[in-house]
Amino acid sequence: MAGIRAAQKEKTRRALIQAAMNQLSAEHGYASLSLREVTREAGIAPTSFYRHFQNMEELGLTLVDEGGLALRQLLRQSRQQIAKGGSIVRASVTTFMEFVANNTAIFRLLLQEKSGNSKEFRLAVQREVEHFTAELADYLVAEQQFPRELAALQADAIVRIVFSAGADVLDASGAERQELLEMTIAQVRIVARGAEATRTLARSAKS
Amino acid sequence: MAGIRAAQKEKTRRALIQAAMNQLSAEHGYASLSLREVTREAGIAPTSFYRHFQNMEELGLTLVDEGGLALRQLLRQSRQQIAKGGSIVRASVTTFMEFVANNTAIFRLLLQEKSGNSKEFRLAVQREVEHFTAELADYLVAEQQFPRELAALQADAIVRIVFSAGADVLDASGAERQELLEMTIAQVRIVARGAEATRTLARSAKS
DNA sequence: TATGTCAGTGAACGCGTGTTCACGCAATTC
DNA sequence: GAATTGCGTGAACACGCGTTCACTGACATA
Repeated sequence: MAGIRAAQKEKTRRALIQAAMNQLSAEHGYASLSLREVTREAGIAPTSFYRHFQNMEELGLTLVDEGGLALRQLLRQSRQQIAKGGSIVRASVTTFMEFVANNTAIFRLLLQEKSGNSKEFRLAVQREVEHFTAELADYLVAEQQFPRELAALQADAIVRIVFSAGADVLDASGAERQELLEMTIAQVRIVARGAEATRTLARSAKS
Repeated sequence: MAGIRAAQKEKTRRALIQAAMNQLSAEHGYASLSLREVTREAGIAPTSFYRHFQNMEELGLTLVDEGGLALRQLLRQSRQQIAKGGSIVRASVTTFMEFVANNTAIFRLLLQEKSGNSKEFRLAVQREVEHFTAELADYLVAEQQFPRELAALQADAIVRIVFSAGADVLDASGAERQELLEMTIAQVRIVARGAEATRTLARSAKS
């Protein structure tokens, strides 16, 4: 009843997930990841894989879930730090870019599967991104009193810009990353100003 | 000397390219495209492939080039729309979205290889996108008298938003596409307003 | 007309793959 | 202590793959 068996199973499961992560790189994506490779890296027999996942697809979806979770936790954390003052935009974008730089494999996975060849994967990633966008929109409504619709539009635009820039970060050198960061911050501010102008515009049209 | 031989070769080459295009779909991307599949679809022996391309990679880069070509045609088409007058933003974004809807395979290829596992591919796609951005920035400088730097920032943001929305179009139904189109138009206008506000801001800061 | 070139071919190769199966053996249950 | 459960295993399978090779036959050249 000690559950030593269940613990062993979980350990092996983690080993499989970690092995898959380790194999992901710029040259070798999830698509070209084989069951045998993963089990080899994890140090177990190929057949044992099926004790933990039905498919490579199931493993992949687990990876996507883990990636999305990590990203969201990080950003929530960064938003809390903002409450203390300082530039919201700068802090958030910087945090995001750091995440990308430090979790290359995960972000690359999300990015690739966003436009990958499995519908289920695409939906899973899209869900994560939408989750992301919704949190930002909520923030804009609550803290900056934007009307719901405009907040959604603005949040969607910002997320699109930031994720796209994040993708470019993957291939960029240190200096290029810095430049990309500054550009992205400037662009998010442009969007914010545009949303502000749009709000003012809508107000004066109403009266 | 009639070159009937060269003509035949070119014809087969085109058949290979076309065969590869045909095999590309939402479920079956370039990465999971095999030499044998392509030659089967093209109706030639697997070994004949090597008379035309050294690698699958070489074929792939050819496909990307074709995609880039199509994209540039799109730009020209877009410019013609603008010349007719009317809303520049609406016309341009609509044209782009129509392109995506009508050239699903090509756009999906560009999208996937933008974050794919071959550096050469990524660079090739990036070059095409940069061309796109530069073209838009030039327009903003010439027609709307934006300073170079702000125009570049704005163009980059717009391209990121539009390409990202284009990616979502691939999986969207007709109604969703319409909604996505309107959202994107609104977002591009927000960016334009934000850039305008930024320009004004910079001016008043100078004086 | 004789000679050379070269796109297309079919057989054959070795390789890595996903998946099946029956089995061993330790943890668990009764 | 006996019976059961279930994770991990190694052998075996059929399959599709990229690539090689020597060869054919229509076109090109001179």
